[in-house]
Amino acid sequence: MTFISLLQQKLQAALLDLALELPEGFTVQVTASQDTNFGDYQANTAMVLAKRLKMNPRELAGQIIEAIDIDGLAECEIAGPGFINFRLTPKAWSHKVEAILSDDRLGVEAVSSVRNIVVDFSSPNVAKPMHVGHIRSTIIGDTLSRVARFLGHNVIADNHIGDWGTQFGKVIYGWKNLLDEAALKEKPLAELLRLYKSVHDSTKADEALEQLCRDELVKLQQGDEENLKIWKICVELSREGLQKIYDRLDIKFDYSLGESYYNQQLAGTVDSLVEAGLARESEGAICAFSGGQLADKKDPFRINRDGEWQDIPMIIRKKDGAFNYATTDLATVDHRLKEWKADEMLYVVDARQASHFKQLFDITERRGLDVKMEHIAFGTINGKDGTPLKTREGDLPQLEDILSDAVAAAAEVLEEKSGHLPAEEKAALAEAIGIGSVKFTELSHHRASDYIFDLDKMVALQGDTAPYLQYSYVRVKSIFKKLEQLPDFNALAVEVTEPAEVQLIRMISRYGEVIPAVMDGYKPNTLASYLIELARSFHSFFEACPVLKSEGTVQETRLALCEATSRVLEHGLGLLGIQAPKRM
RNA sequence: GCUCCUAUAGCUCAGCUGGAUAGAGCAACGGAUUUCUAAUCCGUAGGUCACAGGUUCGAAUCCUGUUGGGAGUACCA
Repeated sequence: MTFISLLQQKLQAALLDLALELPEGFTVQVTASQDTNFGDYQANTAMVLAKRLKMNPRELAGQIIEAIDIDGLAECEIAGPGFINFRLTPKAWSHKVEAILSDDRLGVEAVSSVRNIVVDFSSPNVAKPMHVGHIRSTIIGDTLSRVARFLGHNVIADNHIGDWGTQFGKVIYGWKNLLDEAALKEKPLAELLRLYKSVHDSTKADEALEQLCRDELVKLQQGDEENLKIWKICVELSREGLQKIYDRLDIKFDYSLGESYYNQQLAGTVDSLVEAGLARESEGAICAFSGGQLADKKDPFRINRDGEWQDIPMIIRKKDGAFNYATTDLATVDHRLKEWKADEMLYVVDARQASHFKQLFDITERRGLDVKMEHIAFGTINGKDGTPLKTREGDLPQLEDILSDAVAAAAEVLEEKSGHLPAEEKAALAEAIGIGSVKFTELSHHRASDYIFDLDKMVALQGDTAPYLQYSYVRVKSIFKKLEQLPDFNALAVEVTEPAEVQLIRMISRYGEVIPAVMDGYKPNTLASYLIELARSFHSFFEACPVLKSEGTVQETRLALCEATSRVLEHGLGLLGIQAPKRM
C-alpha cells in the first residue's frame, strides 16, 4: 500500500473516532509535501473540514492529531493555517525498502476493476511514410498502453491505419498515369510518396484532376477490380515499411485494422443512423446534425458565422456516394464494442481534430452506446524558429530520418565518451540512446502544449534527458558488478538513516503513487519527470553514500536501496519504451 | 466572427481536480575527482507566473474581461 493511501486510511479512521458530521462525499486528501522541511506528506483535511463545519482549523487539526493512530509510522504536527504534516519514521522507510524489494509490482497496486481499454494511436496513412507528425501519437499512445496494461487493465492497442480515405484516390490516379516501375522496384515507399505528392500538387490548381481522383476513390470503395489490385499492392508495400519503424521503436499493436477493414460495414452504419433519425440528406450528402440538447456555444454541431449560429454537420456519406473518415470512425466504434467489449476508447490524435471527436462522441452517446471515450489531444512539434518543423525542401521530415539523425548524434557522443567499447555494442547503445532521446523528449512534455524539436539538446548528456536516466541505471549496475556475489535482496538488514538515503527511498516509494496518476489525465510526463527526480536523488546518494566501502547494516541498507532504484528505473524506463543499458 | 488550446527565469520546459517561501534543465558564475562510471555532484545568481478585476483563510492554478501566439470552422484526415 502506498503511503498516501495508508495515511488517508489513518486520517479517515481518526475522523470516524471524532464522530464528526462529515459532509456528503467528503474524502480526505493526502499529498506528498513539496518541501521536505514540512515533512514527507501533508493533509489539508482540517482546513477543508473546518470551513464546512465552521470550526477553527488549527483546533480541529489538533483533535485529529490526538485521535490518529500512526505510532511507528509517522510523526505528525500542525503547521501554518492548519496543515497536518507527516514525517515518516526511519523504521517506516526501512520497511518500505524491504516491501519494494519483495514486490514484483514495485509498490504499484493493480486496479480493482479491470477495464477493456482500446488505445487508438499512431494511425499513419499508407502510401505516405510516417513523418514528424506521427511521433507524438505513436509514442504517447504506446506509453499509455504500457502503463494501463501494467495497472492491470485489458489493453487493446489498435493502429487505425489510413488506407481508405480520399488521399488514396490520388495515389491510384498517380499509379495509373505516372508510375515509374524501376523506381518502384528500387525504393517502393519513395515512389508511392512521389506519386501522391505529384498528383496532390497538381490538384491544387486543377479542379478536373481533383474530380478524377475522387472518382478513383469511389471506384475503389465500390470494389473496382483494377483499383483494388493497385490498392492491395500499395498497402502491402507500406505496411512493410511501417513495420520496420515500429520494430525499431519497439512498439507493438494488438491490431492494425485499417479504415478499409470497415468497408463492408459503412453502408449499414449510414443506414442505421438514418433510421435512428440521427442523420439525413443535406446538399446531396448524408449528414448528422445537432441533437439540440446543448446550447449553441457548447454544441459541436453548431458554429457561429458572422453573428449567426449555423449547423456544422458531420458528413457520413459524401454527395458522390463515397464514405469518409467519420463513417469509418463510427463503424469502428461499433466493432470495438461488439468484438472487444470496450469499456473505454482512447484516441491519441492531434488536437486539430478536436471538433471531429466531439461530434463522434456526441453521436455515440445519442446512439445510446455506453462507453467512455477520450480524445487524448496533443500539440505541434515545432522547429527552433517556433513554426512547424520542416526540412530544407519544405517537406515534413520523415520519422525514419529523425530517428537516424538522433542515433547518429548519440553515436558521436558515445565515441567520445566510450570509444573503448566493442563496435557492435556501441551501435546498439547508440540506437538505445538515440531512440530513447526522441521518446523521452516527447514524453517529458505536457502533451497539450507545442514543443520545440532540438536534436542537439535531446541527445545532450546533461540535463533532463534519456541518457541521464540511462546513465543512472548504468551507475547503479556498476556497483553490483564489483560484488563477487549478489546478496539475497530479501534478506538484507535495512536501516535507513542518512538524509540522502531517506531522500532516495522517499522517491522510490512514490512510484506506486505516480503510475496510477499517469492515467489520471493521461499524462506520461508525470512519469518522465518522476524518473528524473528519482535519478537525481540516486546520483546525490551515490556521491554522498559509498556502498562498497561501507560495512554491515550500512552496506546492506545501501545495497538494498541500489537494487530498489535499479528495479524502479528499469521498470519506469520500460513503461516509457526506453531501454536501460547495463553499461555505456 | 465563433469555438478550442496557449502565455511561468535570458533560453527550453515542469507545476494547474486551490495550499505554506513558484521548481528543473540549459546558458552564466564558484566549488568537488589518488575513492563504487565526473555522461556526476554541491553551491551562487536569475521571476510583476501576459494584463486587469473577482471568488476565499489561501490563486500560477478556479471565474470574468483585455491583449499576444497557435489551431479548427460542409463533403481532407
